[in-house]
Amino acid sequence: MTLKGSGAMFQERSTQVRCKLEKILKETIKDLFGVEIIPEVGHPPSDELGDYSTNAAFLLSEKLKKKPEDIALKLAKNLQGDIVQLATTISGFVNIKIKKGAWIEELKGSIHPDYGKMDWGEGEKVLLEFVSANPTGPLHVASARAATFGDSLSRILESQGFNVSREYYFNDSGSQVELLGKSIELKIKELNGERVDYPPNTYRGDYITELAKKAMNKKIKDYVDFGVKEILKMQKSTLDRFRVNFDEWISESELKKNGMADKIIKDLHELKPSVLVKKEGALWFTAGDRERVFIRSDNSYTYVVPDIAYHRYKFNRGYDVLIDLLGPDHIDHIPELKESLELLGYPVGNLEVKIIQWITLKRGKETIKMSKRSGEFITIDELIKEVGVDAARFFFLLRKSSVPMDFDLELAKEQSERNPVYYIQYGHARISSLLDLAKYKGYSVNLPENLDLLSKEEELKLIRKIPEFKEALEDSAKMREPHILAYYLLDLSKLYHNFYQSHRIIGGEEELILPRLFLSNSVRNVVARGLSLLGVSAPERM
RNA sequence: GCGCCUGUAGCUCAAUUGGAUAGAGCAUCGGACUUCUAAUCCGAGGGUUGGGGGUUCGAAUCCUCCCAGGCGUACCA
Repeated sequence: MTLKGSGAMFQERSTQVRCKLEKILKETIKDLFGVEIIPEVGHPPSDELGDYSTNAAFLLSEKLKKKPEDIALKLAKNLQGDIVQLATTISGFVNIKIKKGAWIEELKGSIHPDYGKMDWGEGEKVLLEFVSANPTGPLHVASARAATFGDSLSRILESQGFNVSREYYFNDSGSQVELLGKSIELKIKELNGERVDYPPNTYRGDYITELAKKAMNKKIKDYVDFGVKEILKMQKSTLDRFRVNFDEWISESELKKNGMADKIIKDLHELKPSVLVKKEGALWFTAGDRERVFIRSDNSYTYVVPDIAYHRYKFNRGYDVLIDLLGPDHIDHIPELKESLELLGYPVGNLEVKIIQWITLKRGKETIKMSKRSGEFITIDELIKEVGVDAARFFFLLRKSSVPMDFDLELAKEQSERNPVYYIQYGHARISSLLDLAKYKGYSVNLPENLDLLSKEEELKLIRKIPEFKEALEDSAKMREPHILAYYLLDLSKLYHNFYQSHRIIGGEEELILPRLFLSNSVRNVVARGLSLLGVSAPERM
């Protein structure tokens, strides 16, 4: 795996405080015990115990053949440095309290418009493929989850210095699009007054009627080509409204036309003839106890072959990391995809496949069964109309990708004001309005001299939480999980609301006005930055 | 049958990928605005992490066996 930024390179760490602490720990351990380890730094379960904690003593106890408690005690006693205020131990854990001054230093950069931007991605080229729906109809809500996830993840990775390209692969050949063409053709006949019988698999729905009318006006002959182009245009504009953009749109039929699929079979055959077996008129790919058809008896390719070709094309364009966001219906093809690429000599370890689980759509207790062919499905456009882009996107982002989720439309509609996204946005609007008033009264919201006057519990909590933005971003990027950032923003907002409610800012203690305004400005900036990375708006007023 | 995913408070979900006393929101109950946005805040109750066994300093997390649900298991994509 090419997970940059993990491991011993402290300079890549997010915050100065964390970076320094890890260095101090490593050096102290080396001095005391003569051992070099990479201590894990985390947070204690409660703020009162300290800002950071480490399990170094447990890691050392086996090597040193000593009790963790004793090691921890010795480590804590000798832990010094310009940022460490106090180190204590509880049953083998070392808890470290950081000096307030170090946090304040950390805080100073937090009103920068690019706050949180880091470069540990080192320009690594990442190709993120997602949505990749069939061009046979409007995008439905299952794609909305993947769209949100992929788009937000791209933004997050870019903020950490990765060079991300977003790709949409569409299947414009084969039986599905043939059916689309057929559906349009039949609809035209019907519009012309002919009696038609629709075969069971043809597509219905209003969009077919619209396409048929348009095709009639333009006197179109090639319904498949026309239909695919029109539907891609539709999907693109839907995604645009959902604030999701792609850099490249890759056509399956183009790959085939260029001979890329043929070359896969040819190369596999040359490299390892035994994996391709002719049986019952078809060509099978065999590996272990799995067998899957690659070429049907009518000489056409199954889905996997052009997909392998596509992935080879990805590698050949020089990407370091390939991330696929797939629906659970694609799980079965992953082994063939990876094995083929491996045989062809590509570093499959750099291919990360993430499954974005389905959503079950509900209205109250009733489950909505979705079927494209019947035309009964909820589209992203309908979702935007009913729930709104911000609420819908945030709803998806609150869940990690591997878990199937229920999406209750009724709840989302009814309680849209209670959707946590409004909690965060409200905080942002609240601060915006506060800062407006401050400016009107002539107060500066920039860096004041006396930040260290901030000493109330609610203030200190914010001072420590704001720099954690960098850690949340870093974790989000490494784990490929945007929900980590979403949860961070919720936590930060909660702390701010709490602070705001407990202390009066303008009109409060005179010497605290400027520091508190700065603190508020920081939160506003971090929230705005965070929301924009999630593709959610940060309103000034609500 | 086989493969993958899931099971955490009444509900919807977290838990820094093996860390400490498992946390939020919603719902319930009780409180807080003459003052910067009450779409807010504070407090209370709520748990054998589906169940058993194992691995170790330490398990919601890893292994194993059951139970329950979802998806896949096509010469569809």
